[in-house]
This record gives sequence, structure tokens and C-alpha cells, in this order.
Amino acid sequence: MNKHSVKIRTYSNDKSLVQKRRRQIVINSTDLFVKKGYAKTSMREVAQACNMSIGTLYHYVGSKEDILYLIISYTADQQREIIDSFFNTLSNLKPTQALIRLIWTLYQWQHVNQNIVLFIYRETKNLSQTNRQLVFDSEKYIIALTEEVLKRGVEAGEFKINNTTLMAHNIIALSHIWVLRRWFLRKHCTWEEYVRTQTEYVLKIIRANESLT
Amino acid sequence: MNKHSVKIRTYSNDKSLVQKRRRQIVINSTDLFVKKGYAKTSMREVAQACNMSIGTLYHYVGSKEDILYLIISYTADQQREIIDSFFNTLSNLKPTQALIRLIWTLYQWQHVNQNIVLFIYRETKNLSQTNRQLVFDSEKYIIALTEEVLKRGVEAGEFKINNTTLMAHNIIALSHIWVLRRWFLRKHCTWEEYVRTQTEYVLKIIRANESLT
Amino acid sequence: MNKHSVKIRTYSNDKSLVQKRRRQIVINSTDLFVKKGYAKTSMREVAQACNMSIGTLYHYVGSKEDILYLIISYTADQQREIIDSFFNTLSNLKPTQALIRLIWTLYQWQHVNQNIVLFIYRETKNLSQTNRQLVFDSEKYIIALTEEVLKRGVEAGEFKINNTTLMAHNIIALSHIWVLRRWFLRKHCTWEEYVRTQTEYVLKIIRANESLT
Amino acid sequence: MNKHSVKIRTYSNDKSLVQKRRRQIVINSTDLFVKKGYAKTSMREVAQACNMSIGTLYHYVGSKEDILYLIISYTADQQREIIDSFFNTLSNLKPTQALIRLIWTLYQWQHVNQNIVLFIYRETKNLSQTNRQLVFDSEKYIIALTEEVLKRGVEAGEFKINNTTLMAHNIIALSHIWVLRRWFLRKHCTWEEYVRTQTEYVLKIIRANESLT
DNA sequence: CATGAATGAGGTTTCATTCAT
DNA sequence: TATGAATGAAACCTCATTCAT
Repeated sequence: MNKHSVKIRTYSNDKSLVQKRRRQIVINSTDLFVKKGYAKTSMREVAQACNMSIGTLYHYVGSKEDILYLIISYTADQQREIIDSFFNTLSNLKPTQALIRLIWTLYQWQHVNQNIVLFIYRETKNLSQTNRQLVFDSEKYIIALTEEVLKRGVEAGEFKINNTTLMAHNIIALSHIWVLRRWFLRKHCTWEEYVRTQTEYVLKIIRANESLT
Repeated sequence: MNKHSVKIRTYSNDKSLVQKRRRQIVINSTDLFVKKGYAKTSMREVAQACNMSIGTLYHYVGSKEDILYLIISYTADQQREIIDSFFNTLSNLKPTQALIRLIWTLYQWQHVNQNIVLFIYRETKNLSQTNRQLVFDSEKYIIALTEEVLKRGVEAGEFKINNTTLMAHNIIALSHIWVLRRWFLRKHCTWEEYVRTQTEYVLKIIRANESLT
Repeated sequence: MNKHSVKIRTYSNDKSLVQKRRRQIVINSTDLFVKKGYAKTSMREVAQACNMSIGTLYHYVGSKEDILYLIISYTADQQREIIDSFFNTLSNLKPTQALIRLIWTLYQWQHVNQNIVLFIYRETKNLSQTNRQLVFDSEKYIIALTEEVLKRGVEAGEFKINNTTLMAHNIIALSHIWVLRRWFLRKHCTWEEYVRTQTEYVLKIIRANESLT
Repeated sequence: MNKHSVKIRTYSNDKSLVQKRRRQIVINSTDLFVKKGYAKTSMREVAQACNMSIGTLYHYVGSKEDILYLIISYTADQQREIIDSFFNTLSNLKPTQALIRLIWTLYQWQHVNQNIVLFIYRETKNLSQTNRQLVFDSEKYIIALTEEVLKRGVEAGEFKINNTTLMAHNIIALSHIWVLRRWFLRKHCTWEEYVRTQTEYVLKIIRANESLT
């Protein structure tokens, strides 16, 4: 929210008020957008959900797309914060344990935020080129952190991985799959089973001394 | 197109003409929808793209959603056809070779049809409950066929898999990931690398006698 | 139908066929129009109801309004026929008895044809000036015949009426009222009561020697 | 207007403004609808006639049918008001005089408002079931008041009437007939003659001591 | 004679956005 | 700062009518 919302039009000079109102908008409109979809949600409905007049809404936001961007980047920021704080508790773990916990954390975040994750997958195309790029940057950051864990494991001799980037991406992508394909997966396994199985698979692939396991 | 288009309204009684015109509509409007998104594409544009008047368009189709459904189910049918014909050439292959070729076939289809795959992921929510279900059924069919190959491998003693359904789903899902995350993957590997690596990963996981490889 | 349909456009030269097809159109489309209203009934529906193609429909009829006109004038003709044949059986009755029977006949026709009567009241405005005039002429004819009966009664000394035209019109109008206000009258009296009462009222008004009755 | 417009959709919360705009809509669109008919009048024309944009029109009204309902119920309310205020001046008159004046008042209102009365007869069928019922209720109210006058006359011994409901209804219905059949009546009598004659007829029927007149 | 595919103007309604208060 | 009335382009869809076959 902080970094990205800078270039969104506002008629107010009070930065703290702008931040407060925009937070109000994001918090209150997200569920509405998620439930109805971006295109089918009207600005009138958004204003109502936010307990604001339409006029006030446009005081702090330049367009409907701006709100979409706020929601998406706000979610991305939240995810980053959680991942960041997670990484601060990670330093003294062995790579394998660190990876297991990372996967658990990432997959849980996706599970808890499945509606908004789905929403972002669907509606990102409605963002302008520039804004879409910022969303991608956020994703890249998560992948980079995951790759970092993998690399440490490789350095420590615990993992053996040809392409750490692709492996990191696989791990992230499969966390999204739990959400994107919930209509199928929900009927065939629980979240716990899913996480456990995917973790096993990953470890099977990257364990350095696999033949000994 | 054949099976699903049954309940779509038309004012014509000439089935072959209806089929011809609907094919014309699907063929010509798909790119437009894919490029602009469902919501932002107007029926006027669709009619123009199809070289029809709006009136003619509505002669063969009851609503905008019907076209969305036609596009999606037409694509699903195409995929099924290809997979089906692929399976007919499969019987005399050993399971491992069959799986390798299946993955290659599936991933290539996704690659070639990436725009429409992406489109389907985004816009399926705009279908009615019933129509959405039909799309899902089509997906389930592909997964079931993939699972069938895995099961044969297990029976032949070549594979060892706890949960064949989840494994089959993983294989399919990762073919979608190539499309859904192309903004990332394109920069980090070619399609050939992607397929090769994912195939390796899968085999690493399911090979019965992995320690001997 | 005979007189009035002359100036309606047709592409056929076979007069008997034209008459046959137009009868087919009137017979089959009337209920549809009556039920849905003129504006909300489409020519496609009309064609279907008539077991014709739209093309054939327009072979024998120039426009949608023509059908409206056919229906209305066909009904008017039917009514006239019945009234005419009724009058032929009337000559040897005394005026009072003749009037009583006339009222009964008129009111019954309205009762049996209430839907179409209602329809005509609502949709006559959709006719062109000329066609509307023809409908009015038909109405005037019925009134004139009724007035004739009244006049005979006056000549015979049975009735005493200042304005026979207005009286005749009242009698006709009250037969329409039974239809136009059925939402009220149905709840307060039967058709038989209605006819009996209105007949009594009329006689009360026009009886020459009322005090003696 | 007050009572009935409750359930019509508006985007405004300012009740007085809503009332003002709806009045504006009713006042300005009535003639248009009356002249062209409901079906053939477009919302674009209505907006123009009301000196509003289409958007503003839909700010205060949910649909085209709502406007029809507003017009009809607005007229009904007006009539009721006039009748009500008339009844307040009636108490000290003898029944016969009261009836004579009531008929005059009712028939005059119909005469002055003949266009809209005609319109209501034609277009009421376009209302929803519920709204149509409200129109009928208004009519029933007028009939009930008329019946009340008749009953007082019966109690006072001035009138002798079998079925006061039907008699009251006849009186009201014949006031409509002046409008519904103006194409005939206009040519045969003036409004004054019509009222005088119908009054005479009514009195002839209901006078208790008719033989003495 | 009979058909029905094709047309496109025009219907009602929605909605993002502006601006006067 | 906050409001919400006002706008009008543009959305989806219908339908009377024509004309080639």
C-alpha cells in the first residue's frame, strides 16, 4: 500500500488521511469484488460497502482500476510481510527443516486467502501494464526467497538441484494449484494431505542422498 | 460443440447450418475474447469479427454467455479429441514410455493453446453453474486418463505411487502452470526444458526402483 | 373479412387461397394476441401459431397491423352475422319481447367473446385512422339495429323514449361494461343476474305506461 | 403518489427530491404516453419530455413500468382527493340532491381527464399483478362511496334499490362510457345532455315513489 | 407457392465519472 | 472535506420486414 499507492490520484493533501481512507476502501470492498468479480461490481456498490459516498471514493482514488490495484498490491504486501517475518525466524534451522516449514507457511497463506488469490489470478489482466508488473515483482520476490532456501540447502550439501529457480517456482506454483483447482482437490484430499504429499514429492526430488532414504 | 450446444437457443431448424454458423462464431470470436477479455468485448465487436450482423449472431446463439460457453466447450472437445486419439496409439508402449509421451502431448497442447487456456481459467466463473460443471467434467476426464496410465505403470511394477489421483492431477496442473505463469517461466526456461525437467521430477517421484537409476 | 381485407397487400393472385390463408391466420393468432397483447406478440410467434413460415405470413398480409385489423374486423363481422340472423327471427315479436331477447343475445355474445372484446378495446388505437373507422362503422351498425327495435316499440306505443340513439347506445355500452369491468362484476353478480337487472332497468326507463306494470 | 411509490427503486435518499422528480416525470411524460401509447413511447422520448437525461430518469425510477404505475396511481390519487373533498361538502344535502351532484362531479372529472382515463383502460394490463390490484382498489373505493350515497337514500326512504352495489357500479361505469365511447357520443349529444339524461335514467330507476313523478 | 436466413435500427437499462454545493 | 445528483455513452438484446432460394 505504501509504495505503490503513491501515483494514484487524490484530491487530498493529508497523506495520513489518504492512507486511512484507502485502507478503508481496500478492507471493505475486497469481499465484494471477490464475490461478484471486478466487472460486475459497480462503484456505487463499492461506495456503499465502504460507507462512503461516491464522491468521497473518487477523492482518494482516481478510477475503478485503482481500487483493483490497491486490493491486489495490498494483498501482495500482506503476503510479503508474513513471509519476511517468517524468514527472520528461520536462520538457525537446517535447510530441510526450513524448507518444510516454508512450504507449510506458504501453502497455509494460500489456503487462508484462497478467495483473493483466485481473484488476483482472474483480474490481474484488468490492470495496466505498469501495475501488472508490480504484482509480478511481488511474486518474483516470494520465489526468490524460496530459491534462497533451496540454495542454502544446496550449499549445505543437503539438496541437489539442477535448476533452483524452476524448483522454487514449482513449489510456489503448487501452492496456487491448491486454490486454482479447489473444485477438484477438495474432493480428493484435505489441505494437510496436500501439503504433506507435495512436501514429500519435493524432498524426493531434491534430497542429495536420496538413495539412502 | 456437438454434445454441449444442444440447449443453446437458435431460431433455425437446420442443424447443419446451426453447427456451421456456431463454428464460425467460435473460430472468429475466440481471439477477440482472449485478447480483450469477456466483459470488455461487446457483441457488436463479436458480430463484426464474425462477419455477421448482430441479428444473425442472435439467430444462432441466445446470449453472450452462450458464446463464452461455446468457446470453452469447443476447446475442451478439441483437447479431448486429441487426447483420445493419442490414447489409441498408446497400448503397446511400456508405462514409462507411455507416460513420457503423454506428458509431452499434454504439455504441448497447453503450449499451443496457451491463450485460450488462460482465457478459460479467467472466465469460467462467468458461466452458469450447469455449464461450469460441464467444463469441469471435461477436465476430470483428462485427469482420469492420465491416472489410468499411472495405474498401468503401478500394475506393471514400474511405478510406485501412493495417491494416483493426486499424482495425475499434479501432472495436469503443472501443464497449466506453464501457461498461467508464462510471465515468469518464459524468462527462465524454454518449453523443452520445462517439459524435460517436469518429466524428470515426475519420474523421480514415481519410479518403483528409484535407487537403481 | 370479405369486404375489409381487400386492400391488404398480398403477393398471391388466387383470391380463394388468400381468403383461406387469412382465415387460418386470424383463427390461430387471435388467442396469442389476446393473451400477450399486441405489442408483446412477435411475428415469429404468430407464424408459429399459424403453422406457417414468416415468409408465407408476409405473402398474405402486408404488416403486423394488418393482422390486427383482420382479427378485429373478423370479429366484428362475426358479431354482425349473429345479430343479422337474430333480426330475421324477430319480426313477429312484440317490441318488448324483441328487446328482451335482443339484450339477451347481445350480452351473451359479449360474454362468450369477452377476451377478444377486451382486446379490441385496448388495441384499436394501434390501427390506422382508416381501419379504426371501419371498426367504428361496425359498432354503429349494431347500435342502429338496436335503435330500430326501440323505435318500433315507440311506434307501437309500448316505449316512450326521448333519445332513442342514446338509449340504444346505453344498452350496447352496458353489454361491454360486463366485460370491461369483469374484475369487479364477477365478484358481485352472475351473468344471468346482470342481464336480468340491466333488462329491468332499461324497461323501467322506457316503458310507456310504467305505472301500470 | 405518496402511498404507492414506496417500493419503486431510486438511488436517492432525499425523499423530497425523489417526490419532486417523480412528479416532474409524471407531469411531463403523461401526455406523451397518452398520445403515443405505452409500448410505442421510448424511454429516450420520456427523458427528453421530462428535460432529464436518461441517467437521471433511472435515478428516480427503476423501470419503464414504474413510470406507468406512477402515472396511473397519481391519477387515481387525484381522483380520490377530489371525491373525498366533495364528500365533505355533502352531509347536509338530501340524498336525491346529493346523488345528482355526485353524478355531476364524477362525470365531470371523467370528462376533464378523458385522455388519461382512456389510457388507463388500455394500459393497465401492462402493470404487474400487484400494481394492477392497487389500481382496482382505487376504483372500488369510488364505487363504495357512491354506494354509500345510494344507501343513505334508501334509509331515508327516497330510493328503492335491490342491489345498491350494482347500481353504484352502473353509475360509475356510465361515466367511463362517456370517455370510452366518445367517438360515438360526441356526435350525438353534448356532455351536459349526457349527464342530464343519465341522471334522469338513474333517478327513474331508483326513485321510491316513481309512479308519482 | 413457400421458406427462413439475414438485417440493423432501436428498445431498455447500467455505470464510471464529474462537479456544483 | 464530503456529498450525491446528473450525465450520456454504450451495453445486451428484440423484432418487423425483406429477399434469395
